[in-house]
Amino acid sequence: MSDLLGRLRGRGWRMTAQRRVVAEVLDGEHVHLTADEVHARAVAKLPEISRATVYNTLGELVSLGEVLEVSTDKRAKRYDPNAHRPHHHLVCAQCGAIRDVHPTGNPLADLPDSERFGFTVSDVEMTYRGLCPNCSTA
Amino acid sequence: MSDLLGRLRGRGWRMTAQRRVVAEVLDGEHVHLTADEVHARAVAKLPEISRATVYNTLGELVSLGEVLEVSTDKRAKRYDPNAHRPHHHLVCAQCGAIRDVHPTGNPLADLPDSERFGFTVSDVEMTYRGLCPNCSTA
DNA sequence: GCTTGACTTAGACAAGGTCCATTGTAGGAT
DNA sequence: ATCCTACAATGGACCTTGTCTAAGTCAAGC
Repeated sequence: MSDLLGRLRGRGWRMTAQRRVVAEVLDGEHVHLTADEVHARAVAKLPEISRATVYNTLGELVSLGEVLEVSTDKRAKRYDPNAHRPHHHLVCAQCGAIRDVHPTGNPLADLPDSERFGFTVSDVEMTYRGLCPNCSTA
Repeated sequence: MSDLLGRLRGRGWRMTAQRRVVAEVLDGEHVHLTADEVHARAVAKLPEISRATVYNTLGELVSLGEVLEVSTDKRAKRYDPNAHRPHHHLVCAQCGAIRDVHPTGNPLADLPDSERFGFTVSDVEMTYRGLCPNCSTA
């Protein structure tokens, strides 16, 4: 994650304790925290950090392309630090567990011109749904 | 849409002016209204209808499988009456316009076992993003 | 045309998120 | 090393979306 911090500094990001903590919290694979979860973990490391700062920082990370906003859950947005390898998501319909997945195939090519309605299509987002091992045995 | 009303009555739904109005508002192709938009249009036809009733009715339509909940936009849920032909969505990243689309191919088959993490996968939801004709010329 | 249980209503409430005026501080200039 | 200042953080008000509840209303069977 020091990578991320370096990259950010390179882009003229002003480095503060708060921003560092938010970036640290978002480290890892299969990490998909809500803003509130990020805030809770950030508070553990830096008790004075405010909710607004967490929201601001997350928003900045998203617009810098370092973090993805995911909305698999229909309530809160989730933040996914794995922005540099394109991927999709697999979500447990019951408990909400999320995995990053990499389907084969090229879904963009699967949308015929006749179904594009004149749009310039640039991206697809796929959300697989099912039951995770835990929830399917229960 | 009289179809829908008939089907609902057949399932023991008590028919009220409010429910009829909500069902009417949701008629059509490429319709993806938020709950508030549904409410606004319903009020135009039946001024006394309350927000809670619209939410209740939408929720019932969803659990009866007559209407789909879509969350292409990261804010409010949208309601899609086209529940009987499976389809995906194409969204304008700028103005939010939504079209129903039918890609070829079978995305479920594109998720290898090694990427399933033991889940029982049952469904995929695809959201294509791009710019609509209007927004891409601007 | 009565009855009754399902439906509707208004408004309070909750969660997630945004905004803003004020205070604090990173990092360049001296 | 210290000072400055533009940018960042704070906390609290506020907004939007959605849910809940208690009381009143009404569709539909008798």
